Amino acid sequence: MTNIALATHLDRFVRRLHVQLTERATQFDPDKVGPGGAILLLTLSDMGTAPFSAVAARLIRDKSQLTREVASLERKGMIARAPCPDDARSQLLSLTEKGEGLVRVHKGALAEILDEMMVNLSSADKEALTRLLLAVAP
Amino acid sequence: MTNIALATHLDRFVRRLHVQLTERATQFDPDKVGPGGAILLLTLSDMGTAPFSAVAARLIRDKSQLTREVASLERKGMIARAPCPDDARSQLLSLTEKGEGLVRVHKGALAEILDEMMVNLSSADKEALTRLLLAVAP
DNA sequence: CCGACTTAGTGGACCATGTCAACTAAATGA
DNA sequence: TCATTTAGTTGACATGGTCCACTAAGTCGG
Repeated sequence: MTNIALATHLDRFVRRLHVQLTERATQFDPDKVGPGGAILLLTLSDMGTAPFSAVAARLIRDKSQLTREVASLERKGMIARAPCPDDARSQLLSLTEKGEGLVRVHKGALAEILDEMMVNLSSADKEALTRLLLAVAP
Repeated sequence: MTNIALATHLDRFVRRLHVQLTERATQFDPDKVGPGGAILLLTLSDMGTAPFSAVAARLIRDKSQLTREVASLERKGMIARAPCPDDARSQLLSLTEKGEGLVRVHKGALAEILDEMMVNLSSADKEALTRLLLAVAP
């Protein structure tokens, strides 16, 4: 039987991360994409050009929510939509140049924050944590 | 430099957990305390009788938020408030019998869900993940 | 080819959660 | 004693998440 402390400490981890992200947002998020927008951009950076529905599935978010988030990021010039050649209902999302730039900035800031939060972990432990999270939620 | 994938997969992990929790809520959350209430109860179960402000700090939540959550759980008979003997401003929170019972149920359900989510992890890996999360967010 | 059914995305309405500032009462401390 | 800090409450507001109904386009069996 799994230790439920995993859940409470997972909650603490994400809450502390959230605090750091919002405290320092002025330093790396001038366009105010917010944590939700940031993770969408990071995901899109991983996936490259990808269909809307695939992105929604990947982010585990409601499609209606993604509709609004995408609209907001499109207005800010971070992502572009293109019609899908073989399905007129579908659309393809991709980062713009500006979006790519913001992703680089966010990655740097995020890496810095994560490093600070994990100072008491050896680099082997950090790698292990990343590996385990990848295994749990691939 | 830390791998950014840690953040995106952390997000996926908590979102999948959230999906499981809400999907099965009817099976273990008849009083509809919700995820927020549940984690408060679990934390209180860890801390025993504890001052309001200590619980707020532990949960990393705004005190105003905790005020309302505590009021709701008190109405449901899950937790009790007692005046603090040496500080009239402060109050002590503790689980009621009913609260303890609910915590047991929630712990069981949570363990089951976590086990399912981590089927592809060896038990050594599960322990390692718990240990690492405890180290990051003690 | 046609009608029934499914799928992709949008938009509205509605809760839940989180944030911020103002306020009261009690403690602290020069 | 009077100014300052701390604990908790409350109101107002912002954000995020969920649900449902809807349009447009694809699919599939007859």
